[in-house]
Amino acid sequence: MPMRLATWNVNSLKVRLPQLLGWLQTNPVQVICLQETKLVDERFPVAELAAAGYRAVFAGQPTYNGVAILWRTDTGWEARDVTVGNPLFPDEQQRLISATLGELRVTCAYVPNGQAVDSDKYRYKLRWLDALVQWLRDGLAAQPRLVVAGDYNVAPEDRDVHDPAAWAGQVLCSDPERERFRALLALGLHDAFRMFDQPAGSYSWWDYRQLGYQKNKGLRIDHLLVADVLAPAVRACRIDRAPRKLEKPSDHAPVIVELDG
DNA sequence: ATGGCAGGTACGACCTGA
Repeated sequence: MPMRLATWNVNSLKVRLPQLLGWLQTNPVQVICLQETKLVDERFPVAELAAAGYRAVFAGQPTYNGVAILWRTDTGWEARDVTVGNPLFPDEQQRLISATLGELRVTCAYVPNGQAVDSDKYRYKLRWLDALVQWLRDGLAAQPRLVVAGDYNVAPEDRDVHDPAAWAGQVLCSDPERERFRALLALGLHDAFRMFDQPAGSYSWWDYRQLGYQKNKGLRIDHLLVADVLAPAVRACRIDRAPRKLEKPSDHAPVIVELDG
């Protein structure tokens, strides 16, 4: 039976919970990774999600960041080997959580934004990505059935950018960031979205300002990377723009991958 | 060249995001 896994930067789970619950009703994915929950763990909506048929593991902090992995209760899965953060990169910012669900190892990542090339935040982003590559290399060897889902804050190629000339060298598009993304692929991970023909102008994020969505001035920065051993099972991958059209949307759209088995 | 929109914190701006 097909299995669906999604990733969505919700930009505040408190604000977006009704939209998430609505989306899960029409898109009953087995697993969804969330970023930018912006909730301390005490406020995580465990009961509301349970009522909607989902369980969750999560790692939050006040105001910023925060990640979670949700899975359908009717799968019968228990989350195993839950890991918060990267043991190779001690970090107060809650940007990474991993769990084994059924036969799948799932990592949910909220990669730092980087703010501006040559800023401290940018250097932190590159170090963070270097450490992720290093950690996933070992992780893949131990648990090859890996999916790394999240907001990478990297547009891997110019075709992932609405205006490549304007964005050239800027944060999210700079060569050092793209090199790190390619280093992830070189571990034996595949960008599920690019395993298929896709429409030109496919993006997962649009600026709230200047009618960014209406003009499709976007970037594709949310990705689902699947390991070599899983790649033959990938049936489809798409971005769902529907939630971006709602009132008070997240600036990101969910990305969904469908796997056999 | 700049700011524009949104969320959080906390009630007045400021930080961060992408």
